[in-house]
Amino acid sequence: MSGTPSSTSAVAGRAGRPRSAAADTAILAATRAALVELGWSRLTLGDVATRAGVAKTTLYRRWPGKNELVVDAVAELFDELSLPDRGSLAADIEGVVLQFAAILARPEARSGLMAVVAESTRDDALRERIRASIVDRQKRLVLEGRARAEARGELSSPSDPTTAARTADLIFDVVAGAVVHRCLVSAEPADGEWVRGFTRVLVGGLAAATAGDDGTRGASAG
Amino acid sequence: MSGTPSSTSAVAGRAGRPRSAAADTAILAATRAALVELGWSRLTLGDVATRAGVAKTTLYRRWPGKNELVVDAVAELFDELSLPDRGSLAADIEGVVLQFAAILARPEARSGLMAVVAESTRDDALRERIRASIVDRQKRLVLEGRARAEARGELSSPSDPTTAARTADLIFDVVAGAVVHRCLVSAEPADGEWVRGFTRVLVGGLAAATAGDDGTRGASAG
Amino acid sequence: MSGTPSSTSAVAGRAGRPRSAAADTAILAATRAALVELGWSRLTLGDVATRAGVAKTTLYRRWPGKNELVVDAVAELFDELSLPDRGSLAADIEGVVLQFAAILARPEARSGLMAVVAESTRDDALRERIRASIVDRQKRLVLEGRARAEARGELSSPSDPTTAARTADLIFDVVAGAVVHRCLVSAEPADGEWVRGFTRVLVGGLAAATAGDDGTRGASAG
Amino acid sequence: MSGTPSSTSAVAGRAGRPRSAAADTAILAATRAALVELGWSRLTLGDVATRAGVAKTTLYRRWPGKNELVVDAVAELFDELSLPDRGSLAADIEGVVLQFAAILARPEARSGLMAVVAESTRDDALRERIRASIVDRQKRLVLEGRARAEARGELSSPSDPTTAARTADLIFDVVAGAVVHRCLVSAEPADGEWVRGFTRVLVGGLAAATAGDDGTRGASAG
DNA sequence: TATTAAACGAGACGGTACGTCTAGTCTTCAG
DNA sequence: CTGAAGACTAGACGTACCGTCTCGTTTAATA
Repeated sequence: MSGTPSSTSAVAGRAGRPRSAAADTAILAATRAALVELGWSRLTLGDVATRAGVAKTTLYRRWPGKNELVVDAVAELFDELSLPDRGSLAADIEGVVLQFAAILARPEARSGLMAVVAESTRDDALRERIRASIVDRQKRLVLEGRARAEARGELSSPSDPTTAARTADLIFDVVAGAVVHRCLVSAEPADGEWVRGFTRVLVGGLAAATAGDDGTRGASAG
Repeated sequence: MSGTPSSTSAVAGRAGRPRSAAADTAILAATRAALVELGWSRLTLGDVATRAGVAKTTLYRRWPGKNELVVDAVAELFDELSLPDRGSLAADIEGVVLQFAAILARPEARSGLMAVVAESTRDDALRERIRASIVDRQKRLVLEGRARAEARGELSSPSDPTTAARTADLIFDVVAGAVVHRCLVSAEPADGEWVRGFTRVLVGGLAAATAGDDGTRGASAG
Repeated sequence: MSGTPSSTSAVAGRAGRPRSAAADTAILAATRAALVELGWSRLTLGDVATRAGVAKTTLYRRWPGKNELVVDAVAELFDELSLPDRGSLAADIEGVVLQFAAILARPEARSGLMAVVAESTRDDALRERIRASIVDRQKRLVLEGRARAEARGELSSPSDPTTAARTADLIFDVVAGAVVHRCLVSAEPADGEWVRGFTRVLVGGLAAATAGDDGTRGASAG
Repeated sequence: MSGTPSSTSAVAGRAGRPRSAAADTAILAATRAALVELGWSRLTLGDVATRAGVAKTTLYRRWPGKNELVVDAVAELFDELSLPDRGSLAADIEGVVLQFAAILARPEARSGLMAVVAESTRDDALRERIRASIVDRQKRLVLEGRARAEARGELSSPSDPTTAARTADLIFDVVAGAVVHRCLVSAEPADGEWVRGFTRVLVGGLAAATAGDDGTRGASAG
């Protein structure tokens, strides 16, 4: 689970009172509740501990600080993303984009996600935690979607694995980046109309790029 | 100028000592220096004031808080973006995306930009300030690029103004979002190779979407 | 007048706009009003200036600081003390003590007086200002009272001037000190009963001390 | 002890870390040191905390503000007053007055005492604190001195308790007031000569007043 | 009458201290 | 040893005044 805080002394724990498993759950839930009410910058660990009915020491024993706690609290939100088969690549993309936008409409995600990304620009360990808990975890959706499109014959198999990986990363950057920008920066709703327009550009671009895999870039745009 | 902090009583200012213009410049420069050294979360206004050789009150007289100050300090960074004519739409896009990526590689932009976006999710006034100082300000690049592409005959003129505006917003979301996600979340370099791949998808997608302007979505992606 | 603030450049002033005499009056009145409302420690010179309808610079041009301003504002209060002839030394003392107590019951005196005395323990110039504006100024009451008592035959003339001066100082310390302590420290009313008791001790003590002027101290107390 | 700052939650405190007893001592000593160096008005709680090697929060947890802290710091100084038996009422009084004057010669007492008295004119709680910690605490000296004088036959027992209490208060006002006025306002030394003169007046006055207890006031002064 | 020099209001300036808040650690007692 | 409670050090917060300064504007005595 993405929310597992720290394995230190929790695994081998032989002697003494064992750690309360309920505390973890309560703390993460309290963190999300505090994010909703206060946002990231006014969220304090003392307040989270109080909401969770837990002492501050208990919290600090499990998470090194506010950033890591918020990453874990937010990561759980993205685990509910899924990719139901809607019959076509475009429809699949539209579906997952709408789900993603729905999560980003929730205040606990809005507040927390960008803040930890901002913090991660100066904290490599935090960036790794975000990548492991959120980004890489959801990249499965891209891979699954492509596999499904290939099975349908909508896309041809990539010529080599390196290109395939690069393309998957690119798609993820485009999809996640565009949706986040639409929702948080432009602050406009990522509604059906916008999602259709976006998907049309993306799917069209992928087809064009895949077709021009030989390097004659730009030709398809003429 | 994007850095003009507050117009209150500074314009009509007849009576009393006028505000020092040098202070504004020094404060914004000090803010960027502090962002480089400390990042957003460890940046303090007291420290910025000290660096700028200015009293804290002088700073608070001009900006209501850390967020607004950082927005203004970062906004100036993006004013150096330009769109030199490189001969084709794809080349123009690649050029501006590389410039954008270069700015996002600078620590004062990395630290500050995402943090204020995060804060803006709970502060409408701040979001408006970001939009006015950064987002809308740079949207000129999209409009200019499209006009140039139309002049070259690479793109057809949009059928109606509303569609044109929607498309421009979409392009901005995709470009800005993807580059930001690549640089800050994926934390991979937006180098020439990545930019070429991204541009191929975008230009191809635009062509396909423009072609299918009649609403038969997905057709061009089949 | 005790409230004349500073003679610097006000006397010889040939050229230039002369200082407003109304400002002095307004400032001292505003100071007393602020003492009543806020007390010494919360009184600020900016507020006094505002109340007086005067700029801060105007105030600082006349007084070096809060302490000196308050001394002058309070000193005026004590100028209303007088020593009407009530027929006997005891009655005269009772009269002036009651007047003194009445002034100390007014909040502008209570707040200001002890505060500047406290400050004067670390500021010799301030102590001199207090002595000149308040203490020595009111010592006239002691001298006048003794002269009257001698005229009545209640007290014998002092054997030599030095002893006379010492006794006058002692009386002033005892009277002023006791009344201040009663009113401000004990915070009990210096009403008729208390004043009668105090006067009886003082007059009795003076008679005994004068009688035993030969140095056989303690004899009269046996 | 007079220096006990706040009993809140410190007594019953079962749970949680107990308050450091050493901190109290260090803070009061640091306060006196700061009074000596800086005086009351330039004393800051931040500086006191630094001197005491303690965080500001620790200080504010124990005392509500500067006034209360100074009262407690000064109160300890007066606990060293004592009334050794010198054989006669006059000698006893001279002894304690000299001790009192010696304390008032110390800068930590000079600065602090009058300042808190000044503040107490606008703060009833502070006045009560002063009365409890300093005034009433030292009134024992008056009572003890009178008892001793009665035992010696120097004074007759008071006719009723109310009169006795009133007289004790009056003596305290006269003694404390006169010495304070001599030391702080007149700023002259309360040396042996002054003390002898003062004592002669006081003892003589007491004898006269006690003799005329029947109400024929003023008779003894004629 | 015109000049001139100081006083005036307004308010920005560099500072200092305020009293509060939060971070993250430490110390006690209870289970 | 875990956990609740809460005191601890450290330091930033945003505000309030300090006393100084820099403006543009009176205002009287001088020339």
